[in-house]
Amino acid sequence: MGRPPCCNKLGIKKGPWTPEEDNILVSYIQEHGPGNWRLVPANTGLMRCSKSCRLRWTNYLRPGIKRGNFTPHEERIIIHLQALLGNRWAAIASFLPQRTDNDIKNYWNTHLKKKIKTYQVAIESSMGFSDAGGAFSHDEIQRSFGDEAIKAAHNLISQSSTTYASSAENISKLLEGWMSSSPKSTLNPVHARQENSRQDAKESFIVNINDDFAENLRGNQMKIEQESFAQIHPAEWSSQQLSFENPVIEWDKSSVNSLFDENKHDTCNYPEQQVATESLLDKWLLDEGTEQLDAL
DNA sequence: AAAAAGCGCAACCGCGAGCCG
DNA sequence: ACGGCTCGCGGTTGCGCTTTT
Repeated sequence: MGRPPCCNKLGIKKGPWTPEEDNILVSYIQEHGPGNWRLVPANTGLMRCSKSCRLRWTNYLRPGIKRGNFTPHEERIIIHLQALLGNRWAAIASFLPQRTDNDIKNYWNTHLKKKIKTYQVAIESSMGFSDAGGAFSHDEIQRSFGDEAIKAAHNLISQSSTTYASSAENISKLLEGWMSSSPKSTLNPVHARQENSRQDAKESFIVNINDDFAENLRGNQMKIEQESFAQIHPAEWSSQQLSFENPVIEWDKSSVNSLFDENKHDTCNYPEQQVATESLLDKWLLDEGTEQLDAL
């Protein structure tokens, strides 16, 4: 016997929002600010559940939302972060402040997943790993993805073998080790709750990843590099290397170490730590390896 | 021109986390 | 310590538009 869904109440309207409803919601939030969503339907007379109001605000009405096509740079960020974090859309969205998690999720599911799959199939086909052999000729792949991508794929595939798992699973496993060995967000939970949710997600992610990276880099970094990544199927491995440039390998390790030596995980230094981590992320995203994504 | 299929996206749903009495 | 409640997240659905046949 669970809690009844909030949206099953009698008289609750579902479906697309009308401009009038949008106006009411925006006016209310302009006056009272976002939050306390359960009060919104009661105070505005909207026949919507609190959840629906929150969703409409965060995904559509919130100021600063960028709509329309994703830029190649945004695509790269999403692909990298999805590889690193898995389907943690809120965390990914925190690095693209103008995009909503819903938008990113939709874009991933409708565009990027397909793109990457096509690329993987092409590589698998050319390497002879796939039953879809023959679906793509070498020339077709070369035309689509370019010589360098092919060479890189060959090199990387020849370096590894062993069992298959999805790239997301492998990265997740890798991250799990870091996550489980470090405390969750060190933010005051009361304060964190009051913050904007997207910022929370970002902070939580960055705090975690800072500690995790520090642990990883100080501890068994080599072990992780050698063992965890060896579990990836050759074709997946090629895709990851070409698409994701995993930060464990590619980030400037000395900068990361010095960063954590200076900050000693002290949350008082958090803003500086965040800025430094963001700049490292930017560096990682802009690394030359990511250019190969453009071949997609 | 019309029907069918495909696609994109807004919105819904269920669940887990965390707060509070 | 426990249960009720709210909030936020990720997966999924379904509608409307576009493209293909």
